[in-house]
Amino acid sequence: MSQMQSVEKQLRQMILGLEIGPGEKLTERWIESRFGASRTPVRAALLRLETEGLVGRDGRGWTVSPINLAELEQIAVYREAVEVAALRLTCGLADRSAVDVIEAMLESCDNDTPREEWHRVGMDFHIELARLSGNEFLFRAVRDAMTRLSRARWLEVRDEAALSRAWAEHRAILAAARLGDADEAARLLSGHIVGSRDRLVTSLANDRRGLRARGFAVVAA
Amino acid sequence: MSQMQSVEKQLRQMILGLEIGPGEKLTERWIESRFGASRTPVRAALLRLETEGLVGRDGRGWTVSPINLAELEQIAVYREAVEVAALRLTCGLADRSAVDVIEAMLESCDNDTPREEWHRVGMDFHIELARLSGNEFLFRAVRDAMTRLSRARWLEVRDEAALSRAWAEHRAILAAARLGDADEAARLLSGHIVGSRDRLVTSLANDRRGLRARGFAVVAA
DNA sequence: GATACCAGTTTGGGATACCAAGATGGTGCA
DNA sequence: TGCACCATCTTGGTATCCCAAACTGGTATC
Repeated sequence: MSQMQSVEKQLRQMILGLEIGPGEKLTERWIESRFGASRTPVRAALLRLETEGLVGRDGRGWTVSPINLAELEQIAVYREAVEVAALRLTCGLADRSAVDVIEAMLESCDNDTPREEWHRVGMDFHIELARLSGNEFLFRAVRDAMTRLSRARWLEVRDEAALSRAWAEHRAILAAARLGDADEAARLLSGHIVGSRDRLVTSLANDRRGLRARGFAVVAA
Repeated sequence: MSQMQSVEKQLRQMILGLEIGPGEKLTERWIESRFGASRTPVRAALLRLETEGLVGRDGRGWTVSPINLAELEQIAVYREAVEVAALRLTCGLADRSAVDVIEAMLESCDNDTPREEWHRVGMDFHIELARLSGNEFLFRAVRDAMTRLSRARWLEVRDEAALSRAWAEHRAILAAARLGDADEAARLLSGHIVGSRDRLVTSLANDRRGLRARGFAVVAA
């Protein structure tokens, strides 16, 4: 694989995995030495990650984007628009058997499943559901939105109850989609996204002090 | 201004203005000499334009993205989702006086206005309307979608009747928005986008042969 | 003690040199 | 005449060098 993609992937993983904290400063030279690459691929990686919203310019210089509560709320509205549109398209398809594949994805998580896996499947549920619509742009929009949400969801203090509730909502959405009931599926998905946003934002707002203490920049709504 | 942004802007303008035809091959060296810049800014510009969908990789090497009818249809669906969502948000605002600014934008076009200006204002209407929602992500989504549509709209053989009809629809949408009638505004906007898509796609499909003769790559739906 | 200023260092942006892989075209053999 | 093969050129990917601007730390002055 070319170094370029490698640097991009590794750096993205470090940011999403919070190995580099939100708000931290980045220098091209540091990335260069850290990954043993030269500046050209480093710059390409930074430019790509900038469009994904994971890093940003800080005057001269680069910064890992802080967690921004106002942004999270806006993303929730955006997600609702594109995910509901995608789901409605899917409900209109003649062959909706692909929802079973997503159902199986959910089933793969049980009590022994590590936390990381729940995190990933929780995001992939939405991404794969959008992919079923067949609309490339709706799919990319959802994928990009979930990428932006990823770190915040990781920071969120999740209790077991919230997780099992989310899973139940996921299953209900799939059930409505399987029947082709677009209105019901849309209603459930909207509710899920709004509820998810509320839990996320309040959880982060409450923990804001603690997160800052761990060196994570969190911008208020 | 840094060279980097300059190369990016100029190249984007050449692509959007069809000075470089859809489907044409690009070499970094050519761009380099054409704009008197070095490869670093050229590279950065290409990476950015790639994320905008204006250029793409062609194995090794770069190509100006061809006009893709299937993509245009998908973008219309995407646009409908995000623009309607944005408009509904705007209708819910307490202060909707900003719609008058957009109305004034429309008024600035009359019989003496050059074709380019109509083209630009026709896109800006949708972009600025989305901006009113206050949601950064919906706004960007609309702006990016319009960028992707730009060249196709430019190629479209527009008759006067279609233009004045579009303007009338724009005004009707604004009127409903001013009243805060979200459902009516959404209905009008959906109809406008769908109609616009139909005219665009059929027009391009009919002209496909002629466009190819002019050296423009047009990919079928 | 505070502040303004200056030298040195750091850092991102730009330019250039080099390389390997792929395209090209010409030549020689069948 | 046609096709296969090889030398050559082109081109994107990478590494490295240079520069101007900004930041840093210390010092001298008020």
